[in-house]
Amino acid sequence: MHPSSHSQTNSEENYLKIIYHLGNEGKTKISPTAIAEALNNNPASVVDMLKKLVDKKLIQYEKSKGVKLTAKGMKIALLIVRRHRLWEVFLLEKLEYSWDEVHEVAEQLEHIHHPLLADRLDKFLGFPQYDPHGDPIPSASGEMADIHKTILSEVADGKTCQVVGVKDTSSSFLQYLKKLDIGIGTKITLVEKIPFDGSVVITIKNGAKTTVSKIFADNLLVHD
Amino acid sequence: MHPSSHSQTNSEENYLKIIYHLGNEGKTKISPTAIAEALNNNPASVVDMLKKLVDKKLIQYEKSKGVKLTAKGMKIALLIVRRHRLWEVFLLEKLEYSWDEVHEVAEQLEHIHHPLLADRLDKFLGFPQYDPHGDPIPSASGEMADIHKTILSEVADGKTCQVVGVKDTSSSFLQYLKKLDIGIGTKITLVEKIPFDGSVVITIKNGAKTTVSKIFADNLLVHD
DNA sequence: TAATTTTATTAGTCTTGACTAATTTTTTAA
DNA sequence: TTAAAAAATTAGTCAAGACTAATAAAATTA
Repeated sequence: MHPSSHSQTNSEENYLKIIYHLGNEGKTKISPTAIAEALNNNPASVVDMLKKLVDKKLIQYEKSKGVKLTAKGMKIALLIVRRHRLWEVFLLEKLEYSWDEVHEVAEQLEHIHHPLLADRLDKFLGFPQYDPHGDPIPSASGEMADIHKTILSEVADGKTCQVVGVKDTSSSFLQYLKKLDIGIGTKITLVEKIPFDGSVVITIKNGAKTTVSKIFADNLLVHD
Repeated sequence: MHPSSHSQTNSEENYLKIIYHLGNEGKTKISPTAIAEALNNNPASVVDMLKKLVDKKLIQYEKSKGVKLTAKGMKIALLIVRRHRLWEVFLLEKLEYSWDEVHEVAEQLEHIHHPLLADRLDKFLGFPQYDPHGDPIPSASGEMADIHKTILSEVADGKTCQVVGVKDTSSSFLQYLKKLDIGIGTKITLVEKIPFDGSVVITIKNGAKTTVSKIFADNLLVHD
């Protein structure tokens, strides 16, 4: 491929992604050491790669002044995040993977390159807004839905919210969710909170009232 | 990962795959030069890699005596072929890719590693027997359906066959197929062949009779 | 069978992206 | 504000997997 090609190696993509995640969606400067820790790499290796990414105009970086993404780098980082999250939805919804398994496979799938792939997958999945961890999926143009992600126990009485993910991924919690017929996108109305122990009375999909514990409500991610 | 791990690099996997394909499903010995040509690599690079694969007990290889897969190498090669063909089916059937686009993306997807992935994808796709080019998909245990792949023009009069792929992948041919409502798995009965120009009278899905040209019939892959 | 051509192999080099060790710069604390 | 600690950088090394050039072995043909 031509040297001025826009394509990145897996390693470069992982650096861009981590700079995005660590740096407040790529807007704030971060240190080489932070990157090294996040990637489980040596700081010296990181400095080498940063130079390469500067050459490619994907990051801004001055010695001992920290790193942040350029507009070009941001675009690529968002595409990788998009691919990652779309694949997570695919694995969970279509291939019956569980919440805690999807990340590891998506780490590989996010590096598959093909101009049509992300958009076709997006369409196939019905243009999901959030991934299984409740994080928003960037659109093809790099826009993201606002996050109002919170936990069920913080929702106001009478409000209806939608499940976007879980904090606890233990199989006992996931099985309990299954039993209650709660999945991604399930609508839950918070009827009232019991002051005594923080238990929460809810209705699931406008069905009958159910009571769940505070521990439960602390581990269910929702947005309004 | 532990050095005695069973996992292969992408490059190693590509070598195993090519040794499988060139060597009569991996059973016959092939030369380093043949591999070099197929991978668009230098023969010297091939010899290096062959040594590595011998160390890993994935191939049999003696100097100037040719290469073939060991049982262990065969197992891995079949898994890669399985993954490749399953992803091709996915891309064609679920993501609306066309016959000629699927291969390139599947070349990347076949290298995604996860113990559950191939089997879950297989299940999701309904355990397809053939990929979009009419080639059989190895089962989880490495078995493959028999191939009786042929072209429509060679089917005997009166026989019913099933479309498994195309030879020509030009968009004009693919569009014509779409117009005739012919896709993978479509049942076609060969009514008669016209001696004059080799045109073929068929019924599609037991519908009305249609006549197609010899050129058409030479490019449609079917099996009985 | 000897000469020629083709194929295979070895030796040495290059790039990528890691690493360690040594050094310099920056930050923090005395 | 200087000493110590932490962070960043440089220099040099390594493994993987490609390459070229040179050589050896095998196959072909005169």
